[in-house]
Formats: sequence, C-alpha cells, structure tokens
Amino acid sequence: MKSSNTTIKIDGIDKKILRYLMDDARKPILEIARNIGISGAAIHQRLRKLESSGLIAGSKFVVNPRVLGYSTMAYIGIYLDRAMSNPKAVKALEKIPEVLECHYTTGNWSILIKVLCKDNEHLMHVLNKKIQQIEGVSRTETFISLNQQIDRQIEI
Amino acid sequence: MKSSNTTIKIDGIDKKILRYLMDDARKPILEIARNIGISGAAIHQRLRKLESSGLIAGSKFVVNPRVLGYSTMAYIGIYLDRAMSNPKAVKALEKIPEVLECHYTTGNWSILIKVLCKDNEHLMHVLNKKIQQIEGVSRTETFISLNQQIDRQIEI
DNA sequence: ATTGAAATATGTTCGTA
DNA sequence: TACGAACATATTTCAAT
Repeated sequence: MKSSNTTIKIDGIDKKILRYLMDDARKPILEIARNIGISGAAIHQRLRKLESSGLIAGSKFVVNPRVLGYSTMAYIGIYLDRAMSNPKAVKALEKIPEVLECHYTTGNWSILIKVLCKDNEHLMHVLNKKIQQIEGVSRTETFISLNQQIDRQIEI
Repeated sequence: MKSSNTTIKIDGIDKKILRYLMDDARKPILEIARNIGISGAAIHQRLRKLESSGLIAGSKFVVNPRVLGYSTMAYIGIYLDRAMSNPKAVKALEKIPEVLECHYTTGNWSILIKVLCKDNEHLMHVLNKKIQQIEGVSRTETFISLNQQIDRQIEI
C-alpha cells in the first residue's frame, strides 16, 4: 500500500470505472465491463491497483437519516479554553453519537462540528447536556442547516 | 416507495445487516448471512424492504481525495444580498466542482458551503475567481479544516 | 418472515498474448 | 495491460412452512 500522501495518476478507464462505483458501489464489475467495453478481468485488475494506491478508501451503504426521524442538522463552532487540549476535546466528542464530523479549523473557533439530531429539542439537549458539559468548552455558535442542497464527492 | 418523511422501525437483525453494509457496501449478503445466522434469502428480502422504505439511499465507493492531490478542505460562510434569491446562488454553486456541500443555514450567513481544493492557492482561486464572482455574493468567511478527526454516518 | 434448492449471474484466478 | 476460459461464489426467485 502506497502512502496516502502520494499523488497518483489515473487514466480515463479508471475514471469511468470509479464514476460507476462512486454512484453505486454494488454495480457488478461485469456490467461495468460490458458498458465500457473491456473484460471483467481487466477491471478487476485495475480495481486492485486503485485499492493499493489508496485512492479507494472503501465503500458504504448510504442511509437516509430522515427515515429514522433525524431531520435537524447543524454546524456548531466551538471555542475551547486555551488550557484545553484539542485531542482531549475530540475524544469527548467521539463519544457523542450525534456528532458526525469534527474539524480543527482556522478562524474564530477551535473546532467546527456537524451534528445530526431528531429535532430542535434533541439538538438543544445535545448542546446543553453534552457539548457544553465537555471540560474546556467555553462557548458555542450554532448554525442550523435548514436545507442541504448539494452533497457530493470530488469529481473524478 | 414510502414518502421519505415517514419514520420507520427496524429491528436488531436489520441493524446488524445495515452495520455490515454501511461499513463495506460490497460485503456479500451470504457472508453476512453466515455471520448473523439467517439465510441469504431472508437478508435479501429485508434489504428489499429497507430499500423500499427509503432508509437505504444508495451505496458509494469512497475515494480518498488526498491521493489525487486534494488536501485543503474549507468551510465558507456566504453572505448574500437580500435581492439575491437562494436557489439562483445554489445553481451557480453547483457548477463549481470544488463545492461538495451547500447548506441554507440560520445564523450569520445565508449559505454555508464545504469546498475541497488541492492547496491554499487553489482555494484562493476558487474564492476570488469563482465564489466571489457569483452575482449577489457580498462577503465570505473562510474556515480551513486543518484536520478532520471525525467522519461518520448516523449510528444504527 | 424464514428456509433450502435451483437457476442465473458475478467474482476471481490463471495461463497467455 | 488486456484477454478468455475455468472455477468458485453470490444473487435472485420460488414453493413451502
């Protein structure tokens, strides 16, 4: 496995294969093979190469949280006390299942997180009883996503 | 297909199946069947039910953008002129491939977007030549993600 | 909802070009 | 790299419980 810091080059066939699979991870390789006009074995081999290059990080089923009653998404900027170490805060945030992303950022805050909650009440609870309880968290700023209009991966 | 606003109930077996597939979309159903001790046909049927409920939104290969040289991620808060309609701005943002997410948010900004660029220079270019050029964009605030420490889906 | 079995389709390896 | 053929697995459907 190459270091993931290595930049690699991929050709047009690799791109076609990846576009199919980024859209539907379970699309049969043989079906892709028929579509782009090379053998299944060739695609198999290219996929192995792409995996070992680190470009393919894995595959996922994507779940629609709305169907489980989760409809309130928010970004929260967190101010940390200077004494509070970032890794310690991240450890605490990892234990909160509503926190889906966590970024160490430049700018106003120390940390920017994305949370997914059932409703505003749930969000309030996560904010007051979970995030504000973390030692070293001094203040937060919340931005509720009223509507997500774009959600995609990098263009291959 | 049920309306995606309908909340559904799933049992422990559904959860187990989903956890396997959310981690690896190409995991063979028969392998999951052997692991959790029911037949492949039963899993097949449950997956069809979960799909038609709308809970399963699809599946994706996950690509590691770093390997293609994309290593600068940032969130950008966008202030829109009052005259500028949100949908028009979103249309313009959709045409910028570096924009991976776009949220209509409460709080300071009209819009919060996530962008992925090769480096700071590339980010600067996207900001000045693409985003600031959009009609109605009055001001932006950029937060560079120095490090993403959490990235996950909802807990099933 | 679940099963096993049958039919069909796919994944994987390998020798060769 | 790519191919085709051979073999191993998986998917899908269905009648029965």
